[in-house]
Amino acid sequence: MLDDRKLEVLRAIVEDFVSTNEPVGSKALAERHSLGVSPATVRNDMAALEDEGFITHPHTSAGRIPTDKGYRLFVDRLSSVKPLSGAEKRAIQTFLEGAVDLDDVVRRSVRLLAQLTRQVAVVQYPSLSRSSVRHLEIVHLAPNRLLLVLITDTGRVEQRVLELPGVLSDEDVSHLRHAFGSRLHGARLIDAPAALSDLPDAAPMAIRPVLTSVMSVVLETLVDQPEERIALAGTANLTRSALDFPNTLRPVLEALEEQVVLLKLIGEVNDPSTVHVKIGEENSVEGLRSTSVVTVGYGPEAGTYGGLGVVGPTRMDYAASMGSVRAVARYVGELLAGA
Amino acid sequence: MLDDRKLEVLRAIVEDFVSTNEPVGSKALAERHSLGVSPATVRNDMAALEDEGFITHPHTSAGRIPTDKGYRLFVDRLSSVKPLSGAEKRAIQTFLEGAVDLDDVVRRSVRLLAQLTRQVAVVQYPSLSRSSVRHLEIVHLAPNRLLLVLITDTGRVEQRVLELPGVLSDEDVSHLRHAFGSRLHGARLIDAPAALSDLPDAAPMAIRPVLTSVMSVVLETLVDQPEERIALAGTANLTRSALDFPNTLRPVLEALEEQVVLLKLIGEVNDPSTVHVKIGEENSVEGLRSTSVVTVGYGPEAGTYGGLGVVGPTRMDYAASMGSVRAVARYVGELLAGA
DNA sequence: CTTGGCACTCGGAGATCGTGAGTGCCAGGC
DNA sequence: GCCTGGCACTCACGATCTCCGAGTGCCAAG
Repeated sequence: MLDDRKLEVLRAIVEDFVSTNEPVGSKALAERHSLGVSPATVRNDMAALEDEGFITHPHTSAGRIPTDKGYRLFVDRLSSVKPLSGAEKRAIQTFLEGAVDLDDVVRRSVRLLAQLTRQVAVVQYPSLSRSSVRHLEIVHLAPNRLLLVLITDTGRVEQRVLELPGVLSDEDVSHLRHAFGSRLHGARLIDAPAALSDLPDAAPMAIRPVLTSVMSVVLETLVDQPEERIALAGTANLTRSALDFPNTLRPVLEALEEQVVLLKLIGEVNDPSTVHVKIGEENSVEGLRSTSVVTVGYGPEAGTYGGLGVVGPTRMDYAASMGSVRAVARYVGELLAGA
Repeated sequence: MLDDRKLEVLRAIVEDFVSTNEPVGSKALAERHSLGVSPATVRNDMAALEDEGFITHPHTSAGRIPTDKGYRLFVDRLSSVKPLSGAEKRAIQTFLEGAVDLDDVVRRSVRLLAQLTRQVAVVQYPSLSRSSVRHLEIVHLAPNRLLLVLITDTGRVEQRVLELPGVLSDEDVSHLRHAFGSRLHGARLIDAPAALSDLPDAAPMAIRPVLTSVMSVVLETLVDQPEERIALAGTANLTRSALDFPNTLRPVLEALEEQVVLLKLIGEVNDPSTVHVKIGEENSVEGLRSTSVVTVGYGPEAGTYGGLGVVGPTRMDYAASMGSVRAVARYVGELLAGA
């Protein structure tokens, strides 16, 4: 059904269309690529590819353009992730190594990724629940007020102010501090409920009520509803492909402003260790049906920290985008794991 | 030179053009607005206004559109800030009062402002240097490592990890904590250098070196180079006025991605208590020469906390935008001052 | 299965043209 | 002196038309 040459023709169509943004015809294709066959033969192959739904016509007397299904086949079987050039690798390194803290790492990464791919870049902050506790500080702001400061292994710092139902003494607080600290230090936040389960029983009777209430607040805010953060850059790149988004720029921008949507994009990955591609209609997000999304997880063990990726027109250079996304994810993962 | 009726004609032109986005002609104008004169007279006035540079022709047989100078006159003399409707005020209140912390306040404000004005909204986080210290906590992470946590009166929380040149004991740290705490509590950050000036002399000889080094780091990161933060929302609204930004959407998006640029926009205000408008070419930022920017300061005393505003096409409803910007600034100011 | 030939299709670029909104100017009227 | 109606003029815009050529599908021969 689809012999090697037909696949080769599909590849050529995708590559040409990606670089020129114009429907590609049989003649031009036979010339530009050394397929060793005549335009007529190419036409026959094209007709077959069209029957199978991999390419389509904008109109009768125009060349062919790939469909989402065509891009899918291209990505799955016809292209391999393009490794970065030495210059690009060096650029990543010099650009990222200047970062002073987590915020800086994330901001630099997202800008870098946007520049490398010339697309919209998205980087998720290291997810709280999958991080582990480097330090947990409890500060007694006022008799009935506590400040919790959590520092994770990735350098993320979160704080919450708690209003207590009752009043605590300084000794109570230092007891709390020790009780939480000893149990959570080094633990992953996702394991926090288990690590803290024996806490109420081990504590002095007097502070048990307030302790359980503190515990529930801590678990709720840090584990059940952890605040996910996202950085975005390169939205201006959407206008570069103005031709790709004739009237659809609006919904794309709208979708990109929704944190929830972005998290969904990055989170919807089965195996976070490999680069993932969602093409056009494959996207579950309404507004992004005209785009493709390339994502990957990052962290010491395949996406343990979070995810990152790019959003661009379906007509994108998948090989290069996948390469950049993978490379940046690796560097960021190493950087944060080593921090 | 410019009698009342000419001004009235200019107002009518601006209002019509803003609402229709089409060049407005003498006949339509004389009909729609009860000027009490004939189209011919209006034409004469238009010619005069054009001579003065307030309006212009796209081409010979088209109506007139305001120039930047025309909008300027309109804003300065012909329009007054439009107070919000009761419904809008209620919307602001209910939308903002649900906020749980500063981050939430800022995020909600910026989205609210974008929705109200249907434009791009920008909100600066309360500036550190102009805030005062509610609490300063020093945590002894490791013998040679300190964590500083600063909570300001606006609820902003900043933290820094300091690597010390030498080793400190717990007593040293608690001495530090007290020394900084007593001097800075309630002080504005901008006054911190003065408040801390006697510190080295008052401290025990032994820890003076490390103390001065801590001090210099604190002052540098919190006062000299305070981290300003900005929230942005509603970029999708730029596409609504696609006609206004034919090919210029690109530079606008690019400009909006630069924190520095946004800070400049918001900071460039002489008197932060009144609503400020920059129209088209008046903008110092290259990429925003095709837009207008409406800004105002917020805080208990006229912009002591920071600024906020909107960015949109020069063809915008200035009265309404100014009203929304002012209203949101007031609510946010009150909210943060009361927190 | 490939290839050259060939008739056919049809979008897009130009060219043409009529229309009408809008203008500037002028002479007469309040 | 200013307003007004009249009038000739301009010119962008949309509709219509034509032409061109890239590209196609099909077929018969290699």
